[in-house]
Amino acid sequence: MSPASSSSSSRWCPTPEQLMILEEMYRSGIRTPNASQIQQITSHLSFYGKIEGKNVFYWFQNHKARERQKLRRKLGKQLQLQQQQQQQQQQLYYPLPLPHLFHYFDSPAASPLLFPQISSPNSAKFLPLQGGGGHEDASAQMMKYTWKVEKPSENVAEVETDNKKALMGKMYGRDWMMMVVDLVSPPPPNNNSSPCCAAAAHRPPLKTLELFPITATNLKEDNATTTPPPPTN
Amino acid sequence: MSPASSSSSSRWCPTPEQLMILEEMYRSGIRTPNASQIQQITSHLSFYGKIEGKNVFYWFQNHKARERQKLRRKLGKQLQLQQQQQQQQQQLYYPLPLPHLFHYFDSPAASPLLFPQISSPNSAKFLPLQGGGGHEDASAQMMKYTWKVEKPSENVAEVETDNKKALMGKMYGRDWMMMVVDLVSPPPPNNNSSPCCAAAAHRPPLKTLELFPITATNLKEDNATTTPPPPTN
DNA sequence: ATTGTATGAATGAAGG
DNA sequence: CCTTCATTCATACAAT
Repeated sequence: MSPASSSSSSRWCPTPEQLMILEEMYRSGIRTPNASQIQQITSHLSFYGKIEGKNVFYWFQNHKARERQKLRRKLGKQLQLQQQQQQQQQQLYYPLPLPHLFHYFDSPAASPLLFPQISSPNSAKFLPLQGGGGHEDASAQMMKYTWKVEKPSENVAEVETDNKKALMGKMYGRDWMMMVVDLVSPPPPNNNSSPCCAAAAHRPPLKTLELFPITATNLKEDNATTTPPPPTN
Repeated sequence: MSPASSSSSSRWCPTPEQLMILEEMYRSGIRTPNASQIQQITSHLSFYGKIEGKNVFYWFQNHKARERQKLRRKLGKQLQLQQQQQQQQQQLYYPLPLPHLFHYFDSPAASPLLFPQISSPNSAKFLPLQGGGGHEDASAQMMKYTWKVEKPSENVAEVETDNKKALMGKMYGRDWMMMVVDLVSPPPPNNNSSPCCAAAAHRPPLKTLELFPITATNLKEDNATTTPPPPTN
């Protein structure tokens, strides 16, 4: 794309203050700010440095995604462990997965020890993927949905997939606005011209900004894919 | 971000065996393993030392990127040279190529030889393709309108950037699994406790195993949380 | 010690 | 939202 033009530093990078505010907002429950929210956030943050709406947008997008994936990873691991244990018990019945594959191992040491972890009951965990069950193209990437471990035929269920989502209630636009307001007062329009991430900043004397009237609140009503909109409220 | 190095022990560093396996996998065509692949790779590699999913993930990410960038640089240089030569010749006729004509300078230097692997994809591309018509939450929508406009459509080469992408077909999970299986017999669970990069290790006698035939029916189709099942009608 | 390089990790930006 | 790419930061290690 951009041909490494020497002009303006291409990528936005949040100043410490901006980052902090963003994080605080996120913690407060904002996950997917809508247009007006983004705009306000942007204009607020723009006080601490150059920033655009899309930066805010992307930030939330990425932050949310990565937070989630982190969680997923964690859960996935736990799950895996649990499954392992379960499977270990089942190994009584399935001593060796796909014995006919084993002659590929020449070395005596390379036996089941090689795969301490997984070995699904009735399916080869060795070359599953595209093999029998046949799915999973490969365009996917890191921990998808909870490391989605293949469930053979046992119930095992994928409780994890959404319990997390269920856990975090939606509480967006409730009080997030007030925090747009608090949190440090903006320093003089410090236009950091450094390539990226001017790590400057002691924070200037606090000063309370005006509250902007909250109109937007959560009427988002995105009857989109997954996010279950607040039932009644 | 803020948390000063959350992970207690420093960075992960692949043991020689791990690295080797990873590289072998990469060579075999794996570039962007999906969740389950990563999972398995991880659990396999974990035999040779501490390793996490994200390590595998990052490794492939970085390796691919750097390989690419290396290539790019090389090609870029070649291109530059050729362009210069061409321009020198053309200078007879065009004292200075107008900037808006620049994208006409592309020299077909990149040869398909560079990408040996790509196999024939007769694979069906069943895309789940989100069920409904236009929805998408408001924020996203807004984004589209808001800064979708800025599409300056840079010219000035980047020829390599995507022609490569085009060239490389997707051939992932075809035969990568076979290597999960082969490659070295695990040494005693060498738990390297050194801060990072236990460069120790004589590697156990490697041996190349043969490939087992994999019926590589890779259909994507993993319907999980959000992706509504393909309409089927 | 200083500088250069390789690479794990992180994250902004898109694409779809 | 999910995936992928490009860039960048940080650090270990090598070469000087």
